[in-house]
Amino acid sequence: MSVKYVLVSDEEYGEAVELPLEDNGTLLLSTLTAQFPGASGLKFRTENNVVRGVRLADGRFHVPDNEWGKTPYYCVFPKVENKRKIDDSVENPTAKTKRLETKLKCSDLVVLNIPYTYDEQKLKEYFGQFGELLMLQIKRDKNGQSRGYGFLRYTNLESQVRVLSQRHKIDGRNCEVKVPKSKEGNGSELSGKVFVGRVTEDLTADDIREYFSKFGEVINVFVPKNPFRGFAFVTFLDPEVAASLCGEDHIVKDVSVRVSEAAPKPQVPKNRHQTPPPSEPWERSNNRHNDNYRNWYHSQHDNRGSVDMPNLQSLGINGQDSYNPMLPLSPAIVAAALTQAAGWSLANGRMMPPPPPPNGNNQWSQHGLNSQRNNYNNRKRSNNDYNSSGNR
DNA sequence: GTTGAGCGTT
Repeated sequence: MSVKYVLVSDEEYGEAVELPLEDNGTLLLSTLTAQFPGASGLKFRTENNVVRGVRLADGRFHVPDNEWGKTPYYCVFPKVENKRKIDDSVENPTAKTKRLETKLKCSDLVVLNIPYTYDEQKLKEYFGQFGELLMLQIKRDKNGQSRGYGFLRYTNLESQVRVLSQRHKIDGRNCEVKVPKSKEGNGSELSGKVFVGRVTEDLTADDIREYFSKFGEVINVFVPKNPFRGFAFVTFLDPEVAASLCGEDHIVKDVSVRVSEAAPKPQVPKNRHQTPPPSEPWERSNNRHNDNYRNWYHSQHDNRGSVDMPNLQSLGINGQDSYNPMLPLSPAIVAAALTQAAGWSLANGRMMPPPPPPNGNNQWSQHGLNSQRNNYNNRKRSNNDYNSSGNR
């Protein structure tokens, strides 16, 4: 099977770049953003001279019948000010009172794997694409040689979230951008993720994404399937959008769903198979605590031991698959969701989804993970490294 | 003089 390509440019009539399609005919969002940092969507002009958007679901662009047109597609870059586009009063009379007063602040971010040939200027050219930089520095040794990593900070959180939500290939190198370890738990980060309860089985991730995109850019929708669990997670680019929706009821395709805060997962000490959940780009940045939930959970599940809860906080996860402690969720739902998170495992140095259920089907509707196969730098060293004594 | 996992005043 030969690789197929689609022509994409950054703007209409811009110079097009060939982007490889996946085997199933979809285009990965990560493939797009690798070439066009910050891009969030794709458009094209139909024969009727109408601009049409390409369906984006779970990190992939889908076109009908996998027939990509020959006319170039071009990128959509989110508007910065599309926080909450529709009038609150239309759908959510209560929303007005819940505007966030707190201005969320950025934190410094580490950039790893910077090419040694890059100086601050060149790096600024790249990271400046995502927003206004407050500072950027490359760490150097005495001789001024780049150490290959550095720090940066944006002026606004959107830029930060955007940068954290995608992969960065700089000069052919995969540069990791993360919240520094030294900064973890400082609370400057906030999740853009909301918990969507009362989801019914006929609601697809697409439906949910389509609906919630009205409020702001949606960077991920997560709907556990098989078995159906009655909830979803929606991650917005803008945490304020997420926050503004919390506590509201929304009608998605005639289904009344409940949006609430996606509280972080609690920590759990005992877990035999404790392995990090996927480091989805959009999951990487945040870290909050929620003792309420932990207490609640334990009150529900003490002495059962049937569900291992992963230590997500130590994993740098911002509350993926988490719950609002105030919600009357059934323990079964909770348990199921926890199982989901705990199910991730490390295989061959790569995060793998939970082992398939007896019926052998893939459980999850989200496959962003599978697109991240380019961890070519993680060959394990030979075991004589174990008693290494810092010789250098 | 080199290099490629990492986490910030040299």
